[in-house]
Amino acid sequence: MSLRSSLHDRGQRLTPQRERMLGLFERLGEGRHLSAEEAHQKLRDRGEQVSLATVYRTLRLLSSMGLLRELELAEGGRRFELAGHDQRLHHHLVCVRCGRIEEFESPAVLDAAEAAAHRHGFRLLEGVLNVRALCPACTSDP
Amino acid sequence: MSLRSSLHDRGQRLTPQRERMLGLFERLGEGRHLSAEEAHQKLRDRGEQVSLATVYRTLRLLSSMGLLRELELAEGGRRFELAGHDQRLHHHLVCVRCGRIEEFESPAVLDAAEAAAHRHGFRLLEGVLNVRALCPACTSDP
DNA sequence: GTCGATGCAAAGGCTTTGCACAGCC
DNA sequence: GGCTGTGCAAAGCCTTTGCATCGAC
Repeated sequence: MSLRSSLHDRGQRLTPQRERMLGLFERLGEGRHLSAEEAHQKLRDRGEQVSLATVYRTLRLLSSMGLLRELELAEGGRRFELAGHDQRLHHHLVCVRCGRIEEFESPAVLDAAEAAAHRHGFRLLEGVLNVRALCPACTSDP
Repeated sequence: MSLRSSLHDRGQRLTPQRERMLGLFERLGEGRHLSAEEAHQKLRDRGEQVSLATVYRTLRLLSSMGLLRELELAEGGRRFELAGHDQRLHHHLVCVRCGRIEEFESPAVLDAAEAAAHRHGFRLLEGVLNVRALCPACTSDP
């Protein structure tokens, strides 16, 4: 289930740009969250040319393929992370002030959210919650 | 603790526009969530003139005063709701497909989130979580 | 009368899109 | 070689801002 075959199944092509994009996230590992602009810059830093428009297009493509996951935060724009193959459940503590994102696992949060969703007939997506908070640095800072 | 005195404490003035904005949300009650554009349109429907720029400025002002609360969702742009005086804790099930928002209360979710935040030194904000999900209608729909 | 608030229009981010060319299969 | 993908620049959305005027206090 390589990138090439995944693309092929959808009638789409493997291009250097797509490889570079996915490679970027894989190199960073699972705990990192990048905006389109940051991804573009990081590729550029490595001398890998991908236009910003293509970065946007590819982020969307890889997300729709389930290889990346989009964090739905209003603060600091959209961010993307590698969608771990093991589907390990994790949540995000998002500092609304500096944008720092810390991951945590908490079956209790998920269970509670799932129960609530079920009561209302909703179906939970992907089990990733974003919890708005202030990080230690921003808490102490005025 | 009227709007007038709250504003006065901050050295700011009570204007018809600000009264209209807060009045709009109070009339709708606590379970409603409006975008800037929607708020502008609803005022317009009542013949209450407030420019869109002022709608944006006032939404920000009332939020900073704690009278409104901003929902931090990426989908469908920013939305605002009345911040209940009783500070009753509630969370949102947000349908990522149609934008429908359902409220629910769940001390368990909050407790679990709070515990996780504490472990990481974060301070939870306002205790409102937004849970991304699919509503019943969008679940059954292809 | 003063100083903050409003309205308008212009400017600003971020993201998407149209089009011609490039390059994967 | 056909047809998808890319790059570029332009267009789009949503939101903020500069500036002259208005009006709350």
